[in-house]
Amino acid sequence: MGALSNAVAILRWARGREPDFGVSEVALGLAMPKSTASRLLKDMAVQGLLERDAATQRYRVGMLLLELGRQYRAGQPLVEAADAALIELTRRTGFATGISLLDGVEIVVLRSRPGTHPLQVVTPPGARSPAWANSTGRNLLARLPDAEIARRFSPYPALDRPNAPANFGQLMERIGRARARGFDESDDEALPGVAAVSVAIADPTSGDAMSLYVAFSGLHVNRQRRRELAAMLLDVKLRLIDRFGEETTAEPRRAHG
Amino acid sequence: MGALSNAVAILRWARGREPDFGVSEVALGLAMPKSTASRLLKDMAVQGLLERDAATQRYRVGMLLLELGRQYRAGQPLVEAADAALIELTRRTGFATGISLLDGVEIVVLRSRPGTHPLQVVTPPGARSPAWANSTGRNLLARLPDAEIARRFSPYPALDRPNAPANFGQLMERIGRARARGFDESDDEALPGVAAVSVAIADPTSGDAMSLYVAFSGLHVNRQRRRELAAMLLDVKLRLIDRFGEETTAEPRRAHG
DNA sequence: AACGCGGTTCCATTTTTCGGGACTAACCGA
DNA sequence: TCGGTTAGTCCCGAAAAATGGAACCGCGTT
Repeated sequence: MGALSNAVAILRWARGREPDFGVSEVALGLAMPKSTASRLLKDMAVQGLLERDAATQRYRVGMLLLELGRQYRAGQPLVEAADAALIELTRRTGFATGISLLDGVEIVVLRSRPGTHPLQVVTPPGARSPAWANSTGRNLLARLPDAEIARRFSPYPALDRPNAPANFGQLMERIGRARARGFDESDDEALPGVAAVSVAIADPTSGDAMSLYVAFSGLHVNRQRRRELAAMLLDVKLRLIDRFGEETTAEPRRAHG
Repeated sequence: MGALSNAVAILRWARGREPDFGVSEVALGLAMPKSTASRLLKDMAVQGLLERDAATQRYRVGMLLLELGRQYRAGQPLVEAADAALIELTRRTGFATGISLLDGVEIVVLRSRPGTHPLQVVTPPGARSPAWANSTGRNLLARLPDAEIARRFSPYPALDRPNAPANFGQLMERIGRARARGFDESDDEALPGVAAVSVAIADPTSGDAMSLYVAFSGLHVNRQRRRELAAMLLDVKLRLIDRFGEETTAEPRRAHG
């Protein structure tokens, strides 16, 4: 307990839910006395973590969090350089590009921009997606030792998308291909109709890995063009490695001893 | 005091500063005992508000905040519709577009995307900028009663940018023009070399105002083209009003009594 | 007018938080 | 190798804040 942990519990609960919520909803959702929820939500709003719609009396995430969210990994040289290269790639090709990170068995979008070709879905920074049903995610998983991958995927999560790997064997097969080729592609997996190619790269000092992707409509981009895009991404990666150094071992956490 | 308000104080302090920070830095910056800072930072990291670089032992904003930041005003129909219209505008014209909000005498970017024309600066969501030195900001200020504007701008903030209004009189003159024309433009004001046109629109139910902008290089876009862009923005606004209704009175906060 | 619903306030009790100071680890220059 | 400095952690009694059950409020409904 403690006010801080309760506040964070509220934030976590709110994440991914409907964008606004009331006192009772929170109290019910977190099995918390109404009085506690009321007081805490009010405090959080006073502090700026939340704001309150004057009309509906409902709470929503506050502007402070928008500002802080933007700071996440901002200023890391590799991130900024990669992002700049991807913006340039979008300019040249017209396709949507972005950077995403691995978190458990999901990926989180760090940076993104829409392309000029019509692509229905815009995946904004902060959005989550299943890592196993995503070229981006598999690329990041590919950097982990097999044992670690196995650990994360037991049990194997259910996801009703025909093109996504449906079991651990299929996933490892896709990961194997990604390891062999240095990039991965996906088509109509987690996001219907959306296809992507991506490469993974890691900061040699911190070891943090990220995946750079190009996304497009699966219907309008042929095999040949996808290969070209993969080549461009690999080129971006090479130039980044040239500038920032390569990361050899794929240790996500510090090596001990 | 209380853990929550201290935690938020740390977040506010961190906002806009260097992306990572240590215990002593925070303790010094917030005049807080080292022990409190140490304990609190650790707690915040455990909760996920912050994360800690294993190598440098320094703290930085956590992924949770990235995810929450994205939720800010997400799902509000007017915001999403406006953003979609602006993405389309970027597709058609190649210029950077975005949405920003007024906060005191500053604006905060809510949504943005780079254009395909080279424009040096990308102003990402969450970024702040002086409202008075910005077409976007003046448009939003223009919606307030003059008395409220006067209150916010006494004293008039210093800003060393030649093209920005240098005193309250100049600001009101620019705001007057914005009110008359229904849009505003800026060129080489807060952001060197960057020019923009923008229109303001408000949600008729909540009264929240936002400004839609198109940004471009001041050197490469002539007067005529700027007028065309302004017309396009006004058209977007009209279509949004058509769909969501107009907001007549410009009351940002609740009217009392 | 009674009821349900969402929200707030009160206040005694319990639980955290607070923070000075001692402590440890790493680093640096002599 | 030593002393000094800097960064961060830990301990623990005192003090302050969080908690939550119950009463209460206002509103729209039955």
